[in-house]
Amino acid sequence: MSNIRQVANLAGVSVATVSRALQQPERVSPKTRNKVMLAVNEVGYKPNLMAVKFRSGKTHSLVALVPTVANVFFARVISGMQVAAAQRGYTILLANTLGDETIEANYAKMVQTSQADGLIQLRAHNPFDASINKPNELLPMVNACEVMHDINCPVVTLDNRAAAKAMTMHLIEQGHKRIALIKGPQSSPLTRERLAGYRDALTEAGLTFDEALLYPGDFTLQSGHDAATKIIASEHRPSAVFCENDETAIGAMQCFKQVGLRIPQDISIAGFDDISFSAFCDPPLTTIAQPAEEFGQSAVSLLIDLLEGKITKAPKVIMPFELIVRASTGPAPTS
Amino acid sequence: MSNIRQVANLAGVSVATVSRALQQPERVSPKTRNKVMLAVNEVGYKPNLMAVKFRSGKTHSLVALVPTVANVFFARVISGMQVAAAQRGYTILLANTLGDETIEANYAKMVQTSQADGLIQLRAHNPFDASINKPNELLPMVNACEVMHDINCPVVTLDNRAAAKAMTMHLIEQGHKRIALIKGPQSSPLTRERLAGYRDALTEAGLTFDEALLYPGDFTLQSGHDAATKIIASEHRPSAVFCENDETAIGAMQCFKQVGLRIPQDISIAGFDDISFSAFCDPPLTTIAQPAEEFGQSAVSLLIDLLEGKITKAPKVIMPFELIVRASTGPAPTS
DNA sequence: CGTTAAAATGTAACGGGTTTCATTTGGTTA
DNA sequence: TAACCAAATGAAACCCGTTACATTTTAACG
Repeated sequence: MSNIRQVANLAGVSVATVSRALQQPERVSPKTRNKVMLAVNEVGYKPNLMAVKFRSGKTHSLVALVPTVANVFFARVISGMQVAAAQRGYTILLANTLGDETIEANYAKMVQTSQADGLIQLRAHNPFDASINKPNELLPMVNACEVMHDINCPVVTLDNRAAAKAMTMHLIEQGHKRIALIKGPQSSPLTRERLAGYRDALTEAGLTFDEALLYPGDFTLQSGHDAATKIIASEHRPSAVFCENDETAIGAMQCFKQVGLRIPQDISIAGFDDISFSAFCDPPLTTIAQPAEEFGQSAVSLLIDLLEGKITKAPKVIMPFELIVRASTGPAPTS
Repeated sequence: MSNIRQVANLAGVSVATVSRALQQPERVSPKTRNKVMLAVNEVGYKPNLMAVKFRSGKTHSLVALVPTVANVFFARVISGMQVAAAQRGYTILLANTLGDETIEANYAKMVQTSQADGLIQLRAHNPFDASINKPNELLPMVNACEVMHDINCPVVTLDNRAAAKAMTMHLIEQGHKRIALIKGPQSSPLTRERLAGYRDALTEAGLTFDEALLYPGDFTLQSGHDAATKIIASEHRPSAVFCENDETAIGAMQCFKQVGLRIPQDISIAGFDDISFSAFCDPPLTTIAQPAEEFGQSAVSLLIDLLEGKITKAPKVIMPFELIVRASTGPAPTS
C-alpha cells in the first residue's frame, strides 16, 4: 500500500505539498499540482483514512443499536438513518443487539474507545456504563423511537398514546364494546404508552376496562398467533383485537382465519406501524402509519447536531401518525 | 479524554509498561500491574482503539453491501453476518446501497482507504474500481448470494437452478401444465438461474416452454401484485404461479384473492426464500427454504479466512435448500 | 534594480497507542 | 561477594496523514 511519502518522493515535493494538492488544490501552483497528481496516479495512492480519523479524533461513524434488523419497521428506520448519515458524511455502524444488554454495552463501548462518535438507540435503555457519566452534559446519544425516562436524551418519537387512542376510538365507533389488546414486550415504554391510549379511549367512551382482554406479545408473528389462540379459547370472545404492531396483527389474523372466523364480519383486527405487508394481507390491515424512515433521518440529524455542538438541550421530536383504515376492521357483529 | 501517557505519569511508570500491563499482564510484576490498574481506574482510561487500528493497519471491520435492508431475506443474511463477525472480533459496517453502483463504489472505497479490511457483496457486481486490480490475487471480497461470473471471488450460494426445478416439478406433479413464472430483477443471476431450473423441469416433464408465461418482477410485494393483475387479464390463465421470491408471491396472492380466485383450488402459488411471513399467509405459502443466516455466517467466515491468509483459492460454498409444501399449492383444477 | 508583500513550498511536531531494543533490577549460583 | 541470567522496565521509533510555522520563490511596484 502506497503512502503520502512515496508520492512526495516520486513527485519531488514535500509531503505537505502532496497533502495540500489533494485537500486544497487552490493553495498549490498548477504545475506542482500536476506533478503530484501524476505521482498519485502512478502509485495508485489512496489516503489512509484511518490515519486521518485518528489524527482528527473524529471517526464520522455512528453506532446504531437495533434490537433486530429482521423487524420490518426497524428496517425502515435503518434505511432512513443511512440516508441522513450519508448526506452529512457519516457512516452507520449497525449493531443487531437482539435486545441483549451485554451486546448493547459492547457496542456502546465503541463510542468510549473512540471508534465511533455517537450512538443511536432504538430501545429505552442506556447502554453506556457509568464511566462515561458527566453530569450536566448530554451523552453522545439519541433515541429514535422510545422515550427514556431515566436519562436526558434527545428523542424522535410518536405520540403513541394518542395514536393508540385514535385506533381504539375507531374500533369503538364501529360499535365494538369488547376490544382485546395484544401488547408488545413488557420492557418497552411503547407497550405502556399504547396501553394507556387504549384505556384513554375506553374511558372516554364510557366502556369498562377489563384486564382479561389484555394479552402478552413480543411484536413477532408467532406471538400474535399465540395470543389469538387464547382469544379464541376465551369465554366471552371480543369482537375486535388491537395489536400493538402489524406483525402481531398478521399472526393473529392468520390464526382467526384458520378456525374459520371471518374478518372483519366476525372479528375486527387492527395493527400498528403500517409495514409493507399490511397492505397485502387478506383483508388488508387497518393500522397506524408511522414515518419510519423519517425517524431514522431525524435521529441521525439530531445526533450529528449534538456531536457538532449545534444543540445543547435534548429536544423531543414528535412525528405525526396517520390512522389507515383498511378492510380488516368493520362494524361489530350484531348478535 | 485520558490517554496512556497520563496513566503512565500517574502510575509512575513508562507508557510501555502501561501497555503491557493491559495487553499481557503476565509480563508485568504484580506490584506494577496494581499501580497501573489503580491509575487506569482513577482517570477512567479507555484505550483509543482508533489509534490501535491505525497502528496495526487492521481495522477489523467488514463492509456489507446490501441492496436493501427492508428485504426480509437480506435481513436474515445480515443477522448471520453479524453473529459470525462478532465471534471473530470483527464489526460489520452495513451499507444500504439500493442497488446503486455509485453508492456501492463509495462504500467499496472504504476498503481501499483502509477503513475496512474486506467487503461482502450480496449482488453480482464488482464494486471496486480498477485501481485495486492485482492479477493473480483475490480481492478482499466474498459474495453471500450470487455467483459473479466475471471475477474470481469466493461465494456462498444455493443451487438456485436445482431449487427452482424442484419447485416446478412439485407443481407439475400436482397436474399443472401451464405454470407462470414471476421473475426477479433482470440484472440478477439468481433470476436467470431460477428461470433455467424452471425450464429444466418443464423439459424433463415434456411440457412446452411458453415465453408468454414469464412475467417481470423485482422481488417486491407490489411487483407480485402487478404481475398477478396481468396474469388474471391473460387469455389462457395458468393454473399455477411460481414466484422467484416470497414477497412477490404474497403480493400476487393478495391480488388473486381480491378478484375472488381461491388458492389453491383455482390457482396454486409458490414462492422462494421462506421468509417468516410466508408461514402466516392465507393460505400458508409453499416455498423453498434457504438457510439465510448461514449464508451470512459462512460468507463472513470465508472473508476473514481470506483476509487472514488462511485460504488462497476462491471456494464456492453451496448451501442446501428445502422444498416446503404448504397449502398454497394443490392439484390443478380439472376443468 | 531593490524592496516588499504574497504565494508556494518545506520542515517538523503531533495524535496515541504498540513494539523493538536497550537497560536496569532482582534473584540465583558458585 | 562476584558473576550471570532472567525478568522487569524504559526509551524511542513507528504507523500516516495534517498543519502551524519557517523559509523560499515569485510577482509587483517604486
